[in-house]
Order: sequence, then C-alpha cells, then structure tokens
Amino acid sequence: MARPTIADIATRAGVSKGAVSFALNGRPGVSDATRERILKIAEQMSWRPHSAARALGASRVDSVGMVIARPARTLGVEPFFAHLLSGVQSGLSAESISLQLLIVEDTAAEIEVYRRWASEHRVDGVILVDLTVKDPRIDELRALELPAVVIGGRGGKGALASVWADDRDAMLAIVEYLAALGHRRIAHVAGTPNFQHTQRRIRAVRDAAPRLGLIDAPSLTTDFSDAEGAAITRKLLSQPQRPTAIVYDSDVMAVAGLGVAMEMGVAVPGDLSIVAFDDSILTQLMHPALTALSRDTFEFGRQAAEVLLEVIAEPDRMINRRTADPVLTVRESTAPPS
Amino acid sequence: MARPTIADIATRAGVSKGAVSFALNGRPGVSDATRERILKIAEQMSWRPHSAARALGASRVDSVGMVIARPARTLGVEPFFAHLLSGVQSGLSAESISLQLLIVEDTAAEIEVYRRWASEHRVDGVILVDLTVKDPRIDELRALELPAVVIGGRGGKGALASVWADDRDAMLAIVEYLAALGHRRIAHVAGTPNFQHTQRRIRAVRDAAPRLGLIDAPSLTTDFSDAEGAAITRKLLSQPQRPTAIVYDSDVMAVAGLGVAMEMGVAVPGDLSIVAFDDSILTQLMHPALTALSRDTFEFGRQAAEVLLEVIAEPDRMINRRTADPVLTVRESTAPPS
DNA sequence: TGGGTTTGATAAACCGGTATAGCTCCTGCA
DNA sequence: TGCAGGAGCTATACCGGTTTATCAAACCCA
Repeated sequence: MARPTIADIATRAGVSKGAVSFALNGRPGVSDATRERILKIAEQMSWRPHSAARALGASRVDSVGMVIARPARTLGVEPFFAHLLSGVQSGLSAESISLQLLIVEDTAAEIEVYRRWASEHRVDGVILVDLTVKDPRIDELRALELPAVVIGGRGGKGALASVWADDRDAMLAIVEYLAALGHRRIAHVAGTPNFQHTQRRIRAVRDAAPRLGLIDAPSLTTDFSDAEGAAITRKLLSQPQRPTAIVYDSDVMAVAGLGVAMEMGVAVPGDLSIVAFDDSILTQLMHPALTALSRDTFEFGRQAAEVLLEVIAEPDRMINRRTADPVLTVRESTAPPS
Repeated sequence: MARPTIADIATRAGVSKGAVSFALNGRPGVSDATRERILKIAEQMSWRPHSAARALGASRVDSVGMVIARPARTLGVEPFFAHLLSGVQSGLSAESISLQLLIVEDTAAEIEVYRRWASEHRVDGVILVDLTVKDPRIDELRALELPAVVIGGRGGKGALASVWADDRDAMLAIVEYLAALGHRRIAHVAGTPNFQHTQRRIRAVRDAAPRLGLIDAPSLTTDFSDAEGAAITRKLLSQPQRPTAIVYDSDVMAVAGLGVAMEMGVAVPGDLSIVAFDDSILTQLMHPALTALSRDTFEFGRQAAEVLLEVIAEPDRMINRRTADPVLTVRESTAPPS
C-alpha cells in the first residue's frame, strides 16, 4: 500500500478513525494503552498526514507566508534576506510548518498577495518586513484577519505583533564611536525615507549631534541603490568642507562609497572613515575591510517565526519582542581624522 | 457572508454544485449561457477556491517546491538565487501556483525535505539546482515519483527534465577572448569539483588550451568561498611564472581575487586580467569593474517553471530545454598582457 | 443499591471542492 | 416513427482528515 490513511490504521488497530485522529494529535479521548498501540502502528506503516486533508478539516494549513517587495536586482546582494529566511525556517521547522516566499515589485502587489492568500486559505499567517511610516499593510492585514508579525518595526497602538532590535541605540553607538575617534564632520547616507527604520536612524543622528559637539551631521536619503550611494558620496566629497566620516545605511552603499573615495583619491581610513550599518561578506571582501554594524539576522528571523506561531495560536496576544542588540565590528575603514 | 463556497454559488444560480465546478474550471458539461451566468455570480460574490479543498479533491496542490542546499552565509551574496527565484515565480504566477522555498545545510537534509513533501502531498513538483556528478537526488525523486526539473544540468539517460545553458561554449568564449588579447598563461579558479557545471567548465578550458596555444591553463577547484578564492589567487600570483589572466567561477571569488592582486601590488588589468563567470552588481561595484559573463538568470528561472508545469501535466514527457546563451560583458579588468 | 459523572470509544457529519454515474431532453438519421 | 447519441445537468460518492453527538461501561459517593 502506497500511502496509508488513518482509515487503514484504524482497521489495522481495530478502532475507529476518530480514535486514530485523537491518538495522533495527542488529545484526550483514548486510553494511554490504545494511544500507544495506534502510534506504533502508524509508525510501522510510516503514516504521514495529508496536508490538504488536515487543512480542510482543521482549517489551518501549517504554512506561513512572507512577501518581499523589492526589485530582484537590489535583493540578491544583501545577505540580510538569506539569513533572515534561514532563521525563520529554523523557527518554523520545529512545528514542521512550511514557508511560502514571494518576491514582488511593490507594496500594491504585496497586498494583492495577502488578499489572495487569505481568500484561498493558503497561509495561517504572515511575516512583514520593511515597515514604512504609515504602512497600508497593517490595516489591510487587520481587515483580512490574517495573523502577522512585523520585523524591525516596533508597533504603536492598534499595531501588529513585532520583533525588533534597537536601531536607535545602534546608530548612537556608531556616532559616539566616531566622535570618540575625533570626528566632528560626520555624514549619514540613509535609505529610503519612508522606511520606519530610516527615520529612526536619522533621528538618532540628529539627536546625538549637539551632545557630541558635531559641526555638521547631515542625513541624506537614497533608494538604497549602489548608484545613489555613489552619487551622494561624490557630492559629499566634492564639498569644500568634506566630512571626515560617513555612515551608510547598507553595506552595498558603503562599498559603492568606498569606490568613489578611491576614485577621487580620498584615502580610507586616512582622509575618510567609513561605517556600514549592516554587515556581510561584502564588507570583508573590501580593501580596506569595512567597519560595520553586525546584527544577528538569523536569530531575528527565528524569533519572528516563534512570535508568529504564538500569534496564530492566540490572535489577540500582543507581543513586542526585543532581540539582541547589534554590535559594532571595527575593521580597517575607521581611524581618527588626520 | 464571509467566504462563499461553490454551494452558495450553486443555490444562488439555481444549479448544482457540479455544474458550478464545471463552469469555474472551464470544462465541458454546462452550456455557454449557464457558464457565463455562474461566472458572473462567482465574481459578484468574490469567490475564491479554497486551496485545501481543491487539493484534496483533485489531488494536486498548485504548489511547487525548491530546496537550496547551501549554508546561508555564502548564499545571500549571490544575486543568482534572487533572480532565479523571481524568474521561477514569474513563470508560476500565470497559473497562480505558489512556490515553497527552503534553505538547508546539505543534500541529506534536502532529500529529507523531498520525502516529507511527497508524503504530505505538499508540492506537485520540485526544481533542482546545483546538480552534482552522481547526484543522489535524481534516483530519490524518481522513487518518490515527484515531478522535477533540473536547472543547469542537461540530463543523460534516465534523467529528469532540465533547463540548461551552454556552460562549455561560454567558457570557450572567455578563454578565446583572453587568448585573442594575447594571453598565454591563463588560470581557472573553479568551484566545487562535484558540481556538474564545474566539470564542464574545467573540461572546456582543458580542451581549448592546445588549440589556442596556451602555455599553461590549470583549473583549480575551491569551495566557492571568498576565502579559498583569495588563497588560490595568492598562490597563483606567488609563482615565478605567474598567470597573466585568471577566470573565476563566481563573482564573489573574482572580487576576492582582485583584492589579493591589489594587496600584492599586481596591477589589474595591467599585470593581470580578471574575468568572472557570473555577473552581478558586485562586479560593477569594483574598481576596476570586472569583465564578467552575464546570464539571464531570471529567464532561466521562468523557463524552469514552465518546464516543470509541463512535466507535472505529463509526467512521462522528457524535456531538455536550452536557454539563451550567456554573453561576455567586457569591463575594465581585462586587457592585453604587458 | 441507585443515580450521576467520568472515561473510552464509535458512528456520522463535516470541511469545500472534484469526479462520475445516471437522468432527461433534444437532435439527426435511417 | 424509432432509436442511437450527445449535450446539459443533477445527485452522489469521494478525497483524508477533524469534530461532535452519542453511547456503553466503569467509577464514585451517599
């Protein structure tokens, strides 16, 4: 017999289908002796639940979804998502819940996917990334009654469950370190302005500037692309009073910035210190290797999965879990200003 | 009413459930007039199929799987997978079939996933990447009777359907180009020796060497990591008779190699030409920008999805589809030897 | 000893679709 | 006129689980 069903197990064990179902799901209704016997038979026949049948009966599909709304071109370079994904999967695998991943072009498409998933019952819940300032996805998911957890954005009132790290503290750590080295002109090449984490980082720089006696600490937003990162850097380094340190919101932009510095004959770290607000193999491939902020992205994903499962189990639970703080990994691209 | 079922549509249209099913699936059994009417009502009630119910009845789940067996650390940097994924999804979205993605540590775990997917009926088929020389996955999938398509490896006898590009021709094009520039000492820093594509590329270099009058054309295998790429490069450049050109099997290794050249004071492209057998934003971020082989990875994925759907429809079909040939994008890292 | 509760199990309904046997009516052809 | 055949549709079984109503036997305590 190819794939045994619980009916097969039932006949073999001399009990009813219902009893088998109870036994296999560890719920009351059968004696320990019977349960034991049924489990052993199921094991022998190497029975596995038919996911569709279970989904139909129990109205839960043991599958969660994750949509990433970024053009594929900019996506691959960042190890961020690969690590996050691995973490999420590791958090889900314990319950043998599967993950549906979708890469789409924009938020509109992303919302469309949520609608479809909800109406077709394809997922029990979703994980959100790249939270924006007034994020339309929040209301949408609430309306769809689809359990969700937000990665990176700590929710306010009426928000979703979340897993977050302290971007603000991390940015402060970077700026304070640079200030301690003696830098007074620090520039911040930020990401897309509508992302919440971009806003938090910008605010951190602005708040710290007077306290640390910085002469100038502009935050310049970009689209996260290497092209804009390079362009902004070129502009910054062309000023008569150029910054002596630049903090980039992503490793890709930092690398692009390093290229511009070399092209313009600006020595790193002699004339310019560079810090990337995100670590990856990229930063280590460079010469000089880049000082970068390392976050435990894997753990981030794992916790997000955990929280999502809790929210699925109890939709009304409001969870805001804070993960380990990022740490600054100092390499060769930072030094006191000359 | 929250989520209408076909029974709701049936009562509203005054027909039977069966008729509604026929109409919605575009199969004969109802008149055009009735079909039209049913479709309109379904639209009005914004009906969507319940995936689990459909899967249970039709024994197909409208979902395919893809497992990537590489440590997450090395994964993210390569845009290859992000592009491939997008392509696969674009190929699937037309039929609104979803994709399950899983990142695992090794092939053993990958096979375990296939077994689980097969026994739980979670996917209708799978897409394989990174085909090895005697790949255990082929037999396993055959035994599980799980439809599959292989990306990159053109199958021999008893093999699976596949989508492939001509690695051999591509490698020949690179070597011929370097030879035409005047290079006679060309080294090849290859990937993992057990990958089929690694073997094909090595063979291509070996076969072309005598014809092009190359003095020396060693292929050195690595684990695809930046570390080994750098180490091998260091060794190559330390020889008394160092190569004047190096071809790297991945962009990450090429970047690492470029770093070593700089560190050793070897000018690129003056003293050394560098070519990457894979293009991405990485190669363009470098100074000098790297000459690289560009493959249409997105299209690759799209075609793989298409072929998989055909194989799922007709399991006995044997398809080996060849995709567009890769092209060499010449940038700043190649020049005639000095 | 008897009435009520708990335990262990069963049979049947149910989830939302698909597949199929069978029925009715219409058409075409001999 | 009779009948084969097909179109159009219905009724119903079925997919493989979960859940619930029901029931018999055992147990408890006064």
